[in-house]
Amino acid sequence: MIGDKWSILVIGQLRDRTLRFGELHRAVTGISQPMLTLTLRQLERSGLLTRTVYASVPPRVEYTLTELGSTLLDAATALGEWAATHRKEIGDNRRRHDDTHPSRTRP
Amino acid sequence: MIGDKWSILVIGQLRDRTLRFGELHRAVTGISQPMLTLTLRQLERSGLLTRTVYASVPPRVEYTLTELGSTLLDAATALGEWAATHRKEIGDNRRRHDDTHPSRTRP
DNA sequence: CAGGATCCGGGGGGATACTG
DNA sequence: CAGTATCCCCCCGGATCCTG
Repeated sequence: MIGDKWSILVIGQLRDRTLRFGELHRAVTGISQPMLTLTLRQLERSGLLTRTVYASVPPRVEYTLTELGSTLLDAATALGEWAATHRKEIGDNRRRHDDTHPSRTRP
Repeated sequence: MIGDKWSILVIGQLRDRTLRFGELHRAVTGISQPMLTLTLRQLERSGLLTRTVYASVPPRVEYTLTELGSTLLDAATALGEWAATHRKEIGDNRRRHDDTHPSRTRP
């Protein structure tokens, strides 16, 4: 799940709220429709979120995090905070390294 | 870095110890030589580990986590613990879901 | 509106061979 | 031993179109 970048972004959007398919599609910028569907299936299968279908027309499907999903979000948030905290530092490191060692990593 | 599965595995191997290139190559099972090199370059560039070259023959290069690298490992470890804790539960969920909804996710 | 089905290209990454 | 250089395959995932 860590390797799949979309999973964690979808889960992040469902923090403390329920969203419909279209809302998720708009919320997670950049994801394609097929990928969103696939990601949601995987997450539902693993029990991280629930999928509720309303027999209305037009159709309406809502996604909500389960308890399990919430605990994952909490753990992932810690990692996200690490990234936020050190984002600048890492950027500086890279720039300095690129200056010091020209084109050892860059094309 | 999250999306790159090798990075976190390499970092994990360097917890509290220094390893040489070959040792890392053996420790991280499945990684190819070019990928290990690339991963190490990226991590060095970002300041997560240091690369020390000894002018001996045969050559000898050692990799050690920096302070920054250690903090990332700590954060990632929390996520790893989540995975370890819920591994079984998730497996059960998937199996149950596969039984209940035949081939909605499987081929 | 929610999502199958299909097509297709780009690039991540492995295998291999070579070098200082 | 610690890489670099090259080739090349596979499949991830985006675009697009269609349906209940």
